[in-house]
Amino acid sequence: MAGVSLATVDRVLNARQGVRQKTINKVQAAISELGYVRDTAAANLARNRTYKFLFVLPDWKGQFFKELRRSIDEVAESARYDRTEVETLLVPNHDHTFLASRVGGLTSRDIDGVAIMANETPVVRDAIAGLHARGVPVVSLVSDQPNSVRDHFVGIDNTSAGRTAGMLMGRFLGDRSGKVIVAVSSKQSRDMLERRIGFDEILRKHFPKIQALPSIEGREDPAHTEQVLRRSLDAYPDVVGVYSAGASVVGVAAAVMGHDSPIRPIFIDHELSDASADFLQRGVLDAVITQNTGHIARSALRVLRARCDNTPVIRSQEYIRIDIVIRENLPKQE
Amino acid sequence: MAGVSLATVDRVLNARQGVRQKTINKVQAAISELGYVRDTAAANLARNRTYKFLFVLPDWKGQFFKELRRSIDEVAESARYDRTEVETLLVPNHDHTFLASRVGGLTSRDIDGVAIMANETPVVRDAIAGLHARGVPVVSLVSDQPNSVRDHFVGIDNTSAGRTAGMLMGRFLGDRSGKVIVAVSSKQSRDMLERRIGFDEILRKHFPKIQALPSIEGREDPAHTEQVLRRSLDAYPDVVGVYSAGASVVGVAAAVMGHDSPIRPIFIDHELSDASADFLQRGVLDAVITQNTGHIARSALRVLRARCDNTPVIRSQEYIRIDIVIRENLPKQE
DNA sequence: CTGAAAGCGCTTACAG
DNA sequence: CTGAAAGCGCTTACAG
Repeated sequence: MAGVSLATVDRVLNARQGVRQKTINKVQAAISELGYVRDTAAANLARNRTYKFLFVLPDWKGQFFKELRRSIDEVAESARYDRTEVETLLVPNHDHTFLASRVGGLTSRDIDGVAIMANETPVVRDAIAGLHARGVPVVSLVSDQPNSVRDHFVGIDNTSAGRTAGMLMGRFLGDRSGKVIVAVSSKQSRDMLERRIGFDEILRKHFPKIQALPSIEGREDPAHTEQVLRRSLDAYPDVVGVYSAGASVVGVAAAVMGHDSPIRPIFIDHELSDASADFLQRGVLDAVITQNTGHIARSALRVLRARCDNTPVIRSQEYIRIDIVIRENLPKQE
Repeated sequence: MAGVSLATVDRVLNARQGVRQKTINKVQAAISELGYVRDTAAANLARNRTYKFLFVLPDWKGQFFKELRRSIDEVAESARYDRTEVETLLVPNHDHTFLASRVGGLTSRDIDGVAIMANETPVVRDAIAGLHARGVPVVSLVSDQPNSVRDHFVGIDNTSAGRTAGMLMGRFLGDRSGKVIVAVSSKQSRDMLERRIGFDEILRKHFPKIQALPSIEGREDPAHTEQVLRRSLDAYPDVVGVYSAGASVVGVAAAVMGHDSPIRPIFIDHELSDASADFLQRGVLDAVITQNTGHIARSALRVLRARCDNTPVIRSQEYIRIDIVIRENLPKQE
């Protein structure tokens, strides 16, 4: 229709150099007249393009990580049918040197994109900067790296998540007043800090009769978590609520169930898992604030892919929602 | 590797007739040894296969439908790059004869799959049966057609959604007792009935001090909804809550805001929209139970596609969650 | 029961 | 600056 060869159409489509403006115009006129849309599958086939992405995750044993890794494995499996290979690298607990040595040196010849979940440290930031400098797209996963040059963050706004927890805590307590125990895995973690900030903000503003206690650390260890929680429950007789912003749900639940009090405290947790679903069912846990791991894994892949292909990202599709789960809206089938 | 031609490999891959068992074995041995996965994109290209799907929706003007239609349009747009064409047919308000005449006669030569959203009636059921008989996959959307031969339902369990609303209503009311107004668009609608059943069940079981009034009908008309709601609010001085299981949020909110009462009633609504998000922001509305229209549209397409290709559906990916939205976890960007 | 050849819509050297 | 031809991984008639 434009009176040119396929090769020239290809040049125009891909905005390659060396085509006369007049020819470009002819081709583009034909394109819009025909309503032509290029078949990306055929294009990828001809290019013989394959994608290779790396997911870097901490080597944690929590339930949420099991879920996240399962979702990533699922995504990796279905990606195989789409000319893309997904590898996962588990970083030994907080060993950022390991991360830097294994990831920091990758170039665009080794890998087409990296998704990183790690606490924000200078070492991680440098690794991301290195990847970026060598043209490798990087997305941060679950925990943001706001001060790095990552291309995109796949996860929730933890301050809002904390606010959500605070509002539910306040409303579920109704007229009751007293203290709320706040448990985190580590006080260093940015995610925990942000959740805590949001939580406190809502209590201060809307529920001044409720007092949140200083955070206690569970150190990602169920037994230790249970122990420090028991101690806290014993120390304050007027505890009316427990907010676990990331501590082991099994440990916290054990302490709550083992504690003898006239009215069970309202218990709110983060990250839905088999364990927390069970506690919701049994009425030990009142609400879970969570994020969908399947959505996170798929979104990370779509964003990395879009960066490689230089195609736009649909923002609304990649927005990760803050999910509220109570017993009544617990997902039925899994 | 198997010592056969491409054509024979193709026969084995697609389980076509006329290959000796011995040859099949050789090919399959090679496949598993090589870890071969077929490139579906190349296969579709060679087949020159395109897909044509039809979305049938009621011609309603509610905010939720605007959202749903926007999501379907988005999906249709991105489907164009994937050799699939998506058309939308709007059925004039409850005109099931129109639906039957336009959809009932389609065959697998006309269309590769149909997604239907409609109230459950014999006419609709017959149309679905006809499509099914002629080999056209059908999914029901948002409103289920449990007594039809639809292949799949894309949407939430409305009884659980009603239970979720009931639990939030009860908990948000704390110790307050009194009456709750329940507003629906129509008492005929199965979705509304199911929500009501779930809502009542939870109140009866956990909050006996709260009494839900008989449903009032808003007829999908904001002005009429506001009017009947005002009447109800005036009639019962001890109203402590309003549950809108599908009535116009604008109408209900207008009545609630216009009513003079010492304590504002707890107001819970279904289906997030720009309007309900605004009411949440302003503190008029306390919670919205909703379902993600983007997920619904994409899921419908994936399921129809899987039916055509005879590939399995990943259940967990297609599960539509019952979302709870309060002011604090309202999606930020759109 | 099996294979050779053409073709799906694109891209990539290469030639001019 | 432009085009002819080969090729990406598969499927589809057709021939034997």
